[in-house]
Amino acid sequence: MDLQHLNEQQREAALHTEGPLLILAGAGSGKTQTMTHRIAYLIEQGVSPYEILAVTFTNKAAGEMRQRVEKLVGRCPGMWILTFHSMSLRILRENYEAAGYAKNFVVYDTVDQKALIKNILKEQNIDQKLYPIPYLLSIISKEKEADRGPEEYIELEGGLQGANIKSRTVYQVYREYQKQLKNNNAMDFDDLLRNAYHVLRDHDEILAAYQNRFAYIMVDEYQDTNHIQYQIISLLARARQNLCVVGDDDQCIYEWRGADIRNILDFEKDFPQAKVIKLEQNYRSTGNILAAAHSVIRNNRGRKQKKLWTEQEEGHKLVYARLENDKEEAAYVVRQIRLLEGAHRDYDDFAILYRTNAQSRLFEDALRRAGIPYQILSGFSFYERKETKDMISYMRLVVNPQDEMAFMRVINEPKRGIGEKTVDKLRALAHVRGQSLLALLGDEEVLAGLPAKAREPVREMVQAIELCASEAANLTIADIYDTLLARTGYMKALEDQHTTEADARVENLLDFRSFIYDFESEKKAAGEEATLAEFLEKVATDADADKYESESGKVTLMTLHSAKGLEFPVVFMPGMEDGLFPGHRSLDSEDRMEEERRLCYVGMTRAKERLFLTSAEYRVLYGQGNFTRESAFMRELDKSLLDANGDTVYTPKRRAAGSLGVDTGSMDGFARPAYKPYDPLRYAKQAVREKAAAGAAGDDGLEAGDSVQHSKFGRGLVLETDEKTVTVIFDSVGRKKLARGIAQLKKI
DNA sequence: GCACAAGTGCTTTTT
DNA sequence: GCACTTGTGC
Repeated sequence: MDLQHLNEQQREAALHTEGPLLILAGAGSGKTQTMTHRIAYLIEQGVSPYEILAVTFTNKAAGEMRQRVEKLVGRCPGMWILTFHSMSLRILRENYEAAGYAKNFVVYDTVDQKALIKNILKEQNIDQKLYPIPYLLSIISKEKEADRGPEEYIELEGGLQGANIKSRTVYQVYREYQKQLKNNNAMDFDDLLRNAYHVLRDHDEILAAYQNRFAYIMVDEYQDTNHIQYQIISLLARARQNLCVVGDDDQCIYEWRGADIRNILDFEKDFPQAKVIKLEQNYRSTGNILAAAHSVIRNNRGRKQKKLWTEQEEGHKLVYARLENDKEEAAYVVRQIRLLEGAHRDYDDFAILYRTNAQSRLFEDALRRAGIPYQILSGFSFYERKETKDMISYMRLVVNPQDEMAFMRVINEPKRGIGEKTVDKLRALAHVRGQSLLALLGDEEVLAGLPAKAREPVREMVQAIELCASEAANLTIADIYDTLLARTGYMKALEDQHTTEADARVENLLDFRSFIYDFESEKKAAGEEATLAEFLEKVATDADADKYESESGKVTLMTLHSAKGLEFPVVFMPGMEDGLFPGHRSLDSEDRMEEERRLCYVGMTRAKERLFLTSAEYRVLYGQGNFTRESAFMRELDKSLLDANGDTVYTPKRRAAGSLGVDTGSMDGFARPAYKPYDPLRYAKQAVREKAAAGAAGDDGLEAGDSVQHSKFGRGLVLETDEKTVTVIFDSVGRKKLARGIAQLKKI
């Protein structure tokens, strides 16, 4: 392994393979480079990839790391490079019995969690005003992160007798919540970690097997681990002590969701023989940018002493501009982008990093007006869109009929005339009979008890799901999706609306189909079978599927949080105002101020060459205009690093004459992205329509002797047919009996 | 059961 | 200012 181009500390870290190791890696210090080389070095030393476990926080980081390692040493299919959650999921899939779950358990996301709590509050007659759902969920999540179940919780609150009414209610909800999750054969994200931890902790033979396997363990972004994640890692690493954790306490920005900065601060206490290596040379930013970032972060008390340095020159000074109002601020940023773009920069060199998503709008408007292409990263992925979630629920029911949340989500979507009352009745009956809701509605008697107009649509929906379940082995995921979309009436209901909104949803659903199709194609290309269960797993644990890919030729807009790990030549940080950044809820707490300060540090250190900070004297927030005060971080920042020209308020008039230049207008007529005449979704639309038609007609005109093409099995010959089925002998898999109307069979 | 009107309350975001 | 939730009348 060629470690020559690593610096001394990086090399030391890569070579230190035995025993616990803490790498304190400052921003831009070549952390990933060091980690990937370390893994590659291990493999070169004869360690099997199979014995290596590397844990990251996002799927994206995991994917990137694997890619870079494999570039160095070739493909390593047996190596586990994954997120904490997917690792836990994998352990649980391999040991679901030890966890006390049935095989096809599903993962509930936040939306499901909320729905479940809502049901419980209703069932138990608890007032949502007194016990808001987010409040309950945050307690439950915190308890689980601390590895406390409902019993441990109430114990700590003084026991059932001693606890106050509030804690008793929380206990009641928590207990019921866990019970219902279990009944639905479902886990939430916290359960994933906690159950995996328990399986390892309580089953020596299982733990020993993983300990035995993973001779070398690495954890990235260690500063963002929570208690349970720490416990899992401790268990796995206990036997061999070959644990390498990498992180930067200055970049811990997720305390609000359970990250425990003490894990990194106390690593040396937990592992007394630990070696500590600091990576302090920064390869990203100019001297001025680093100095400015440091002048802010040094105000934090609880941090490990380290200071980044660079061999790069000082570079430009930072620019700070205080504008008249928020609109002017956006205009100013756009003007700067134009000016710099005129000086040989591409639009993808620029990033606008703000504190809250709500700030993006003004920038979008200004950029659009200027004809500057941009891409925006909102936290909203297409998995979270209503229509996508609905379809995922249908697919989940195909895999796990016990999934009550999924069922309740779609039983009346599209509208089938099933209301709240009916759902309550059905649930009660299902619980009494110990049946799933789906099985219950397969019962003709139950069906007859429904309101007349609901009967047929519900029957068809149940049939569609059951058909997909029984035929799952013969269908591609896209087939199943199309079938559900067509046979549940979901697509039709949207298409019949003829509103722009409904049309957009249809587009999204077809988009989602392309996504499914891509997933299958990729799997197939890798020579693997793609199952619906696997796909749902991906969907559940991979929330950032459509997140940042640096798109060429576009300015990037995103929150400071999402920017972590990225870098840009030119960074704008607008909204440097008290109450916005730091946020108003942080102003009265020193801990929260420190986290905001770290966020500021993260933002500033994204910049390679130029950094612009701006604020507005007057800003409209929550529909209310207010005069603002400059951010505490601006007050902390070393003023000598600021460009003197920037420290002014630019009114429109002064701007025209000012040193920052005039709008030239030369960028007008900039080509906006044209509408593509080609519709990439054309084929998808057609496929759904065909399935709907097949469902309606029930006859595909196939006869014995016909040659056919199947979407999953390829070419085949029809042996016999009857009303409901077609028996085909395929070149690839031999004889198959397929359901008529849903199997994608084309006569050739 | 459903459509529409009024009311609320608000960072950040991964899995 | 807006999106999402809850309440009201048909």
